[in-house]
Amino acid sequence: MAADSAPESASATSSRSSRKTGATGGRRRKAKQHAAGVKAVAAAAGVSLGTVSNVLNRPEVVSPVTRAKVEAAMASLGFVRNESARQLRAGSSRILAYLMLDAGNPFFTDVAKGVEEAARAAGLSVFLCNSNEDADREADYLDLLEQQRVQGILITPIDQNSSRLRKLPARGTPVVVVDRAIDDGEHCSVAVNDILGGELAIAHLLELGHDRIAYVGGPNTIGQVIDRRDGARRALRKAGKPPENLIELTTGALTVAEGRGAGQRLAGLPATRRPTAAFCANDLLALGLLQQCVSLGLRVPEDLAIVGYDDIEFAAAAAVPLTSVRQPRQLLGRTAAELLLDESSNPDHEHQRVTFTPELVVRTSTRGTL
Amino acid sequence: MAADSAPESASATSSRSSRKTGATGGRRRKAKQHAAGVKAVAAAAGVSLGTVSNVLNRPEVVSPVTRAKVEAAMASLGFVRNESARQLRAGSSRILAYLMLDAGNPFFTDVAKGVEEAARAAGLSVFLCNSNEDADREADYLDLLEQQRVQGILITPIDQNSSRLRKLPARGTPVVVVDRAIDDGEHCSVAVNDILGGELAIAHLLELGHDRIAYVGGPNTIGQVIDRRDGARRALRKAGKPPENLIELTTGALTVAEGRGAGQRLAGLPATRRPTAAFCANDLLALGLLQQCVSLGLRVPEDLAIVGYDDIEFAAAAAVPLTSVRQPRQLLGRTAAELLLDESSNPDHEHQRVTFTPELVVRTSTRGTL
DNA sequence: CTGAGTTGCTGAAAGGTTTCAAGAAGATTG
DNA sequence: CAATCTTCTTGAAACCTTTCAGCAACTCAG
Repeated sequence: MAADSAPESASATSSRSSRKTGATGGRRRKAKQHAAGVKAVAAAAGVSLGTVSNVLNRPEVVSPVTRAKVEAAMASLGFVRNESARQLRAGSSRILAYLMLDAGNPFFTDVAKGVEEAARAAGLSVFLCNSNEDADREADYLDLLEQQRVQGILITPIDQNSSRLRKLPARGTPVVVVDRAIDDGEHCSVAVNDILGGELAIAHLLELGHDRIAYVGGPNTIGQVIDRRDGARRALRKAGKPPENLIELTTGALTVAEGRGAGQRLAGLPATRRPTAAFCANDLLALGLLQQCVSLGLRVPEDLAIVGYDDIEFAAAAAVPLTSVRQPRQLLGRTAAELLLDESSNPDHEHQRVTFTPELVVRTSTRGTL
Repeated sequence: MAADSAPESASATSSRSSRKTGATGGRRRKAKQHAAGVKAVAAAAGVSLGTVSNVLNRPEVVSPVTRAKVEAAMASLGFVRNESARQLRAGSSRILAYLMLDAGNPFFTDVAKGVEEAARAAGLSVFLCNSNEDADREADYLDLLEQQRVQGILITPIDQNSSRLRKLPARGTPVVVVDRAIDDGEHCSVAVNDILGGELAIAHLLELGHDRIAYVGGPNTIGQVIDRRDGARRALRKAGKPPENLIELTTGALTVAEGRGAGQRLAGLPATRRPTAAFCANDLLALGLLQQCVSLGLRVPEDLAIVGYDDIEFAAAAAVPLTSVRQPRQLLGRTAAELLLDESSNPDHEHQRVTFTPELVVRTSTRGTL
């Protein structure tokens, strides 16, 4: 993907470690010494395999003295349980995965925090994977996670109609869709009403008297981008404005860099044809747009009002504090994880579609006089 | 950890999915139907187990016609390779893990991008784990990853002297320390010279005529916090100033919220005693500090100059564009992953300590006239 | 002292894959 | 046509745990 936006300083010093230990010379003690297994522990402790396993899995069933012996043996041998073998035999994994759309977007890392919180409360661990808005990577990760037989997958998908996605639950891997509503009877989903969010944003701008408004977002394969735009259109319709008043500026991704690019395009338009306001599909775009426009001499909000989406922590700290549509980030993640846990443990689980309501947070980028 | 900084909108709509499919009533078709394994595929394709395995692992060795039969059988049975079994037998994992200090910090997600880039180039996948500056979570994840027998671990540790960390390589799990220099002969490490970084920041402020300077960072167990402070002290010493001129404001974590707290404390000081400049251990702190100080009426940089660290993308887009110390983020991750790959594949691997050089990026937050 | 009930431990089977020595069939050479 | 190579395929062993029926030893009531 894109290199860092600014050139990286690359002067490096490298030093081989001196290895004071090295005595005999070139020979390396590689060879991955056979890690001690339950068998070795059992031998060392003078008990059977089954007993070692009991110490591991049902400590209450083994006598304190035996347990102590076994634990001592484990410690002295540096025993590390082989999770592959455990999982193969026991058939269950203690791991949840969250496949994120963009790990660089603070919105998703906040969602991830909620996920982790709920998972930890249930004694599970979370692995994060980053599809980075790349469908191939998403597919690769889905395959990998299914092969790993993780307990379940949380995903903010690029394309929620992917066949891969739909096949997973039938094959035994529960999937919960996060930040997208979906109702195919195969998944639970937890979302925020993006159409309403788009509507809120545009209604706010219309109320401030803006007439020609840009919608900055893309690619149009991403559900969030589509819904927010549709919400925007709906707000225009309700206000009796023609749909052409929403000027679409399509971006290649939902990133700050793309936002800057859009800013460049927007600022390049003659003042008469330029929209007086921009609604961005997320805050990263909005921040990039804002930065570029300001540096090209546009005043925000006088020349261009800007509304973002997600209300990430950085939105309030921007050059011009950003009006944004807030979503309950951690709650989204927590709820999704709880649904997943229910699905994988409760035989009477029914798929649910939970929808939260977004909220407009008005700041200087639209109402400068504030 | 901290809840979202602002209350989350929590009105939710929940709807059970209608399950048009359900015919017989209450019975759920749970039961995790026995997933087809190599055995079933072999039977369906009329070949032996070994042949199926060959199709999977050495396709070139099996005749095209047989291969086609096997692949067809796989597809029709929905075969999904059981990675636990594969790994148990083959003894090797195709997974790398990056245990991050704070997934919410864009600096680390940029590092993660570099890691992933290098891993993908080598045909491996990356799982991200977030210790979130919590030592217990870090320990849990290390145990988990060792039990999973991942191919290797990249970590930005909370405490690089942890015994757990040091034991891993001897037991067969290579570990590369990222963003910390370490020279214990057990790990490779890839770092940026934080002492120099601190020095650059303070030298810059001294040059601008600042005399009383705050150092905002913490907790003091984190290596980066210590080194950057030490660099700051060194710069003062070199300039012949007494060390008391560096006023330490210790924070509980390296977050925006903590930065705001520090801003509150700083702005509360009487103007005569208040430092005229602040150097923050990272950009999140700096952004929080900036935001709070501005909202409390301090002018930046006139009343308070601010220098951050990391030069994350948001630094340039801040209320007052932030002077910051830039580090080669993706390069850091890429290099670390490459060292890890070398360690796990090259029998002649020697541990290395790679150090990059940081670079000061001056913006408005220190030199307003710019 | 007998019989039933507890408690703690054992040993073998099972889980799904990969590996590898060895065999079968077909192609090539002299 | 025999001998030698190649090319494919096979079947069983091995990887490390967990599970579970069963056994031994002990306790306790009658």
